[in-house]
Amino acid sequence: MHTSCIIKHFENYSPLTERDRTLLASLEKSPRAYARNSVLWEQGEPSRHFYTVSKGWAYTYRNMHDGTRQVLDIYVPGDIVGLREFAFSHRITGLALLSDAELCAFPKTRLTDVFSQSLLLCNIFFMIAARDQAILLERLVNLGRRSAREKVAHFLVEIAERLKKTDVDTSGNLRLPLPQVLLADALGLSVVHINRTLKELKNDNLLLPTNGGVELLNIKALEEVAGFDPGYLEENIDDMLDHAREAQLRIDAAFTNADDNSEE
Amino acid sequence: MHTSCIIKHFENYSPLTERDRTLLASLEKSPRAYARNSVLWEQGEPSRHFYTVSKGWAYTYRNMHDGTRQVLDIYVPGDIVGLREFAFSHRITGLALLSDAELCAFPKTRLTDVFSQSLLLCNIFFMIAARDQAILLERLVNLGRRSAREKVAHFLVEIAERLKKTDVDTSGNLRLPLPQVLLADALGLSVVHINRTLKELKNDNLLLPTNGGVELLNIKALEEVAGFDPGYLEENIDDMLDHAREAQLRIDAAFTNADDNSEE
DNA sequence: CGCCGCGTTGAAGAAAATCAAAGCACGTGG
DNA sequence: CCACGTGCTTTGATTTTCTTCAACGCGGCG
Repeated sequence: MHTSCIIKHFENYSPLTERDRTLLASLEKSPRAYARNSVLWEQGEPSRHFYTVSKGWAYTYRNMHDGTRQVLDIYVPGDIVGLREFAFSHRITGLALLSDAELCAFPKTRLTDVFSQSLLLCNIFFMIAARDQAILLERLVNLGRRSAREKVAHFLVEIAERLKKTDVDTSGNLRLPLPQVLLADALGLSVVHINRTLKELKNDNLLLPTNGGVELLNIKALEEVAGFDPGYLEENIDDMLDHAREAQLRIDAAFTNADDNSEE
Repeated sequence: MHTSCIIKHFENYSPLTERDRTLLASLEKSPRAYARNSVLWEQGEPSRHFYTVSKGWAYTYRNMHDGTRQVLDIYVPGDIVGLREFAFSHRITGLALLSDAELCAFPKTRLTDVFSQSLLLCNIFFMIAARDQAILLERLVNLGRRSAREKVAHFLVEIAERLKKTDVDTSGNLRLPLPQVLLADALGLSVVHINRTLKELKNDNLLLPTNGGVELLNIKALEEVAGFDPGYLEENIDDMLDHAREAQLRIDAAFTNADDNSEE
């Protein structure tokens, strides 16, 4: 069976049964290609689907009344987009692409089906939601209490760290397709200031601004600059998942017993 | 049956069956009182429990290496604290109290049990997690792209809005127990600047800084100042919950059928 | 009384925004 | 192959916003 991107992502958390894998794969059935800079939706539109990212980079944003915007989150392959709109009938942020990309849509109600069929997947989804929150939290700390230099370093390092968990090779230099406007809008700074900050970091041989992106030259040193503590990306969940698997077994057993009895 | 705080909170989302109510009530069994300024935990400590807030105000924070801190979230009665640590073995933020308060601890694994026993509650928990994310998101926008004046107004108005959904009467003036240091650390500003901004808003008759708190005089006008759009607090979830209830019925039916058959 | 936590005020300085103008890479069409 | 436009980046000069430092006020409480 083809190991889809989302399955790989989930198997970071826990080994899956064949049933779980099939169930998950059903969320990544009809990948569709989109071009760089496509806008998949704008804030305010009805939100009936989640998306899984199988190729490329995306970001969510919020347009402000005064014409500025705030970029809220970056998505790389394996990520799930739109989970936070589970409770909302309309998009609370827009979604656009940083590169050519491939995404799969699936209806929100599908998620409830998955919950009802696999307690383990249900728990993993909850963990992903928790992790998403941890990332937002860290971004909040970043915006609230760090200097421009630290902000930039931290933001870049976090993304590099997240890429490590996917298929990407981060041993050499790592090129991130993040234009300077995006950094500005993500970090709440002006483009001009981002530019100057990048120049500074470039002079220190930490990175290299390329056209339409940034190349990281020394991730270790950048982590130093950022005061980066990867704790918020390192889930530790074995206890929880053991518990979930046991509960799943009990459920299955209950069903099987009932069935067995009924077939006697 | 005594209607606990968390049940009231959940019934904002959906009517509950008696079974669901019992299940939920089990999460609010042993309320314990804590004094103002108590620290319930520090970042880095092991995290084995969630807490439900039944009385009083709490907040999470992160201490920075340079001695500053970032306040991340405010909790009022009915809220659940620690959901975002579902995926983490250790606390990623500290928790402290703004007022005398009453909270109930329950082990994280208890949540998985609830998931396994009620699909509806599972969905509602997921919605609460989504809503928590939406709140963090809005706070991010606040820190990234708004002036000090807007930040303060938006922060205060959001909390007022959230209080409306609990038992609190927000028709008259509303006193929030938020000292100026807390506002500063929540909004990424200095205490001095918070002070000046509050003075400004006071001159405009929008609020009144009292000792250790802020009294809101004109919420409508404050919303104006903040450019407040309550969309991110207004879940619309009936479709989703209908779907969950139907799925729950199917599961129950399957069990009952199996049982019936086995008893024939 | 005297101390402590919190709020208030003024003056000076730093960080980042804004304004305005070029520069540079890349693709497109003549 | 070159001219041209467009999107992104770069730079300098100026202004704004917010911070820092330092001091003082003020109510509560042992």
